[in-house]
Amino acid sequence: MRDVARMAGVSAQTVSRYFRTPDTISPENRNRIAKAVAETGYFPNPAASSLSANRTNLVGVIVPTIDHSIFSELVAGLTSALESENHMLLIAHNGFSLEKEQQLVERFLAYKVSGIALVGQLHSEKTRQLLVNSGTPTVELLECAADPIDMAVGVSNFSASYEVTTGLIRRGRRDIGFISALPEGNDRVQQRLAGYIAAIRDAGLPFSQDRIAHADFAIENGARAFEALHAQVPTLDAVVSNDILGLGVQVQCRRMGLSVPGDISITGFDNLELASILETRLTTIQMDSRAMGLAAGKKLIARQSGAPDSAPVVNFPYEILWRETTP
Amino acid sequence: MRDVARMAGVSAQTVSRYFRTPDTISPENRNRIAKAVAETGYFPNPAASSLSANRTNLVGVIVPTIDHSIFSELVAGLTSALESENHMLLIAHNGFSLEKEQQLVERFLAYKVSGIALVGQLHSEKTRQLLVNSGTPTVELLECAADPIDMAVGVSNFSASYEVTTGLIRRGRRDIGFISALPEGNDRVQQRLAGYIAAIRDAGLPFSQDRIAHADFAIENGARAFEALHAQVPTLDAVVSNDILGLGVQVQCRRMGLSVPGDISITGFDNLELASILETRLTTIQMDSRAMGLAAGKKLIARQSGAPDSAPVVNFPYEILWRETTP
DNA sequence: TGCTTTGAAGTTACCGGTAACTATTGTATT
DNA sequence: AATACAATAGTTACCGGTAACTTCAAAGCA
Repeated sequence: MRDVARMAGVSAQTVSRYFRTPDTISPENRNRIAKAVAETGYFPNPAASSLSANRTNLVGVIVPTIDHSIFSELVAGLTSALESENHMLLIAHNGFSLEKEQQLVERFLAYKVSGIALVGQLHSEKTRQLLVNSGTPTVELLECAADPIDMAVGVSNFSASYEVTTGLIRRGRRDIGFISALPEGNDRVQQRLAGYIAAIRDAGLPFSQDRIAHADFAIENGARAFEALHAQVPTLDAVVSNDILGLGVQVQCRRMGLSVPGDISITGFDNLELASILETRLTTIQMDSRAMGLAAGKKLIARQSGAPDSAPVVNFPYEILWRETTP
Repeated sequence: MRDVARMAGVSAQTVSRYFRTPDTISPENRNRIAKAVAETGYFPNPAASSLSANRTNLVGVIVPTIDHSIFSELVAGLTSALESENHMLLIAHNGFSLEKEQQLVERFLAYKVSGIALVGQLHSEKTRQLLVNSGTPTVELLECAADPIDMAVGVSNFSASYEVTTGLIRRGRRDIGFISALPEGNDRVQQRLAGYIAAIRDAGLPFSQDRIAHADFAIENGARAFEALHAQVPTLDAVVSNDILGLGVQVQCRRMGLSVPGDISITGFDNLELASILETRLTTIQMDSRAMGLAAGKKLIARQSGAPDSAPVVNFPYEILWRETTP
């Protein structure tokens, strides 16, 4: 920076102003500095900036796993929102462990990130405290049921699940199972399960724990989970699930000679492209992960000015796409 | 840090040593400092560290798009390798633009990242220069045909493609088409195309540009591309592609009443789970993206000691899984 | 015993920016 | 004309660590 300053015949501070508040320096100096910067290929050292100004242009995101399209779309949306603002994204994964999440939050805070994005609203108490006390802008993603730590951008998994279950009942289904990801540390799944149970109860239909199964994300796991469920409750006529596991259910029905949606109706969640490649396209719930990531990034940037967010909770819409796996 | 030092009754430098070279301080001081650190919840400021020591524990990765499972698995592998070494991952996407990639490399270098991971070996000349001149450990991923900038961890897309095409020929196919992603800025696709062409030429089979199509990643795009290809060359009896587009080809064959593999054989690439959900499972080429990301992360860490890598190019194995879409 | 070596800790200066303050000039206001 | 004020640029000190150097005591060795 001193080189650039000397070259342009100004002080270092003026060069600093050129980058941070260009409209507070005279046009002549602006041009001179611009020329010097172009010649030298100078780029301010973010570490020095950060140390001196006690602020960074880093945003941290913690996702359960990176290699799942829902989360990677969130991340894609975030980077898109941040790159235009000259921010960079630090990424980490916690494998659905709230303890790991807490450690990562601590590290992010040590980095003095200017924003943190988390998935879900279920966190350790310490995590909440750390974030609230640090005053770091925080956004929780994909769910918006509880009080946010700071801001939240998500959908109501409860009502989506309630609504799709009720839809199945209205379509004549009377014995509905539920297959989804493992519920530990995953409030989206917990909310969906709660929504399913509420709908079943409200309709006065049979409910039992052995109509419920959880499995890791993989098509084949969905197949196995349904096989087990069907063995326990042969009267099952529908399954509420997500796209990956639901596709497995569909595959398993084919193997077992059960007709879909005749014998078994299936609903998914996420509207992945693979939900509609079989002739019998999976009924699913669509939400726009990428748009949520984008919105979250914008909210984090906006909060940096220090102003409180006027709408800290954004309840994103979802849409139930009734297709061929339901009557 | 000064607080911790005072609390433990030592100098700040000793606290610094506690974190960086714990075995150079006495056990008593080590314990005292450990206690003080635990009490205060102190964590060294990475920005100050970086500024002073001219080194960071940041690694940058640039992928074409984040929301594609191949790339997100790479990223997952990278984070796994880095987190154990207390490094953090900066992520950015370039949308297959080499110019964008260059800008991102410039930014990463400004951050003084301790390592950079890129996809492919095709980069702008300036990008190469920047990386070589900066001396930053760099690893190129998913391809290892050319001289690496520094290190490379990938597969030979050329020979994988040559081999699968030759396999189709050996199985009696005589008019083979090629459908893949857009080749601009994507050397993996270019290598696969070259491998396909070489195999066709070596076998003396018909070759023409209108047997080749490129499309963005999406199942439906694969379907449309095949529709167009088949209209141009009705004698086509096989298509070399990737899993996403290949699945689209398969879907389109069903729509057009063409039997697979009877009328049309199809091969994919990547062995995504969705390649095996249809009754007719897609023949595909399997490689382990996550393992490559992991290996790349380890190599970057190892290079930080300054020692040159003894095996800068790692040619990962791949496996052709001959399944039901080929005879 | 005197000299060198080694290990552990402290001192000092500096990394490269920016906040806060001061200085200077030109313009608006009374 | 005198004062207030805004716009612009410069000066100084500091952010929180660490490299390089220095100090000191204990151990090794002739």
